[in-house]
Amino acid sequence: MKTLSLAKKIEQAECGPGEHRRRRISPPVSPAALDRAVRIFKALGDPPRLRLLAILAQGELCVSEIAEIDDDGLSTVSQRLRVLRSADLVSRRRDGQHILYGLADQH
Amino acid sequence: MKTLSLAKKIEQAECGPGEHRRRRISPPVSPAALDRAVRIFKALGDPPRLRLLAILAQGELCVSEIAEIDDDGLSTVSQRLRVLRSADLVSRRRDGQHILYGLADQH
DNA sequence: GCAATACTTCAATAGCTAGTGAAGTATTCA
DNA sequence: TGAATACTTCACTAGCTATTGAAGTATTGC
Repeated sequence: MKTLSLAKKIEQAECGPGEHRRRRISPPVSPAALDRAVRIFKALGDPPRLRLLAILAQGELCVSEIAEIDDDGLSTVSQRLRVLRSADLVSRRRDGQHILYGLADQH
Repeated sequence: MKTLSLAKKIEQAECGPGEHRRRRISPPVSPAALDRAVRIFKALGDPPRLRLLAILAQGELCVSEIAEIDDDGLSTVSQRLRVLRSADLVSRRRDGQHILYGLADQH
C-alpha cells in the first residue's frame, strides 16, 4: 500500500461498500511546486509580516523606517524581512547607507 | 508616537536626513481583512494540508478515504480538515454514515 | 583609518501548532 | 434498542517559529 502512486490510491480509496464518486483527473501536484507554495503561504500567514507587505505595497522603505512605522525593533523587522525574502516576496537594494525593501513584483 | 495612524506614521517615517520616497496612497488594510487573510494563508502553509486540498480539488471524499489515501490516522485527517474548514476552504456535507469533504468553491 | 550609521546574524526562549491515542458523539442497520 | 460504523473532540507532547538583546558586518563621512 505504501508504494502506490497517489493517483492509484485516490482511485482505489473507498468507504466500505459505497460506489466511487466522480473525480476529475488532473496532473499530480509536483512536490517542488507544493513546497514553493507552502513557503509562500507560510510567509504570508503571520499578521506582522502581512501588514509589512501591505506597507511595502505603498512603496519602498528602509529597515529603520519600517521599524519606526510599526514600532518594532530593528532586529525584529530584519528577521521578518528575511522570511519574506526567502519566499521571494520582497526585493532589496542598497541605497547608500540604507537598504531599501519593496515588494518583489509579479504581484 | 504610539497613537499615530499608520498613514501618518508612514508619511513621517524617515531615515536620517534623507528625502521621502514617492509612495502611492492606498486604503489602509482593515484589521478584519488582514485577519481573514492570515487565517487562510496559515491554513495553506502546511504541506499535508495543501496536499489535502489538491486531492479534494479532484472531487469530494469522506474522511476515511482521505485517511487511506495519504496513509494517516483518522484523527489526524479530521484535525486537518477542521483547520481548513475554519478558514472556509473546504465544505462538508453528510451522506448517510459518511461525511463528504470538498473544496469550498469561489476558488 | 576610525567613528558612526544601518543593518544582519546569533543564540536563547516563550508561545504556538501538528500529530496522536483515547474517549465521546452521531448515524445507520439488524 | 443495541451494536457497528464513521467521525470528532480532548489532552498531551514534541517540534517549530517569532521575538529579542547582544554581537557582528558593511558602508559612509571625517
